[in-house]
Amino acid sequence: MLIERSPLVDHGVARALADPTRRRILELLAGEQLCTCHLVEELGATQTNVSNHLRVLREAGLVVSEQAGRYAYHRLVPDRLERMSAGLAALASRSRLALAVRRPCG
Amino acid sequence: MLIERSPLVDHGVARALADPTRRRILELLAGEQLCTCHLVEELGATQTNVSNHLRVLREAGLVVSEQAGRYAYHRLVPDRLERMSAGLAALASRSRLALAVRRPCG
DNA sequence: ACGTCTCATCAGCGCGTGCTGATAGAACGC
DNA sequence: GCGTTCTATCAGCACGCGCTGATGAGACGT
Repeated sequence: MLIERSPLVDHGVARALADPTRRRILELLAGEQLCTCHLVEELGATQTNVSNHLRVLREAGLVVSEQAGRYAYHRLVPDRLERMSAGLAALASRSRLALAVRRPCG
Repeated sequence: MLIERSPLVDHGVARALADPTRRRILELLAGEQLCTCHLVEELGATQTNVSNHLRVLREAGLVVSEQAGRYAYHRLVPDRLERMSAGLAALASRSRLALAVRRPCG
């Protein structure tokens, strides 16, 4: 409902991180590059389900997929994660100073 | 559908950050402590809506609310944000090394 | 060429969630 | 006491989203 002006954290990334299965995928891909079938096996999820989650992660710029024969290898892109990490750190840092300020009410 | 074992990022926090309005609330609270009526005015949202979002943020441990007369002042708690920031940074750091590794398929 | 394997997309379903209006309660001013 | 203000909670609704089975496309082995 709200249009963001200069967001400290990207909406697509934040939304992608909101799902437990997608976070698990990111953790797995943080260890090594994996193809879809690996993820299906590791997660115990449906192939369709994994594929859908990968699409969300790809659209968020968190994952890049590369076709290798009939397999599709996926790798994690650190950039967006680091940007969001920095955004959250900035938010936390600011808030420490904000504890002293209280806008008067009424 | 998935039970997390030792999550790098907390589910409540990640879920709370997924909504644009809640992120805007966090940004506003990062600048100064505000009461509910301030947030209603700044966001142009309904009082009920803001109140619901604040409840989610409180349950995630991101915001603490304090009653001051008939007003309720809300402040951002940096702790969980910093923890998630660190978790994302760790994930990104790991992934840089993972780019070299590719699990064989089949 | 044919079957198999991997993977993505599609249509559909059910539940979670964001939003709302109405209600209730607590604090302040008169 | 009484009305007003600020806030949280409660039902209810509508949309989004995660999950599924089925289908289709591309690559490999025989």
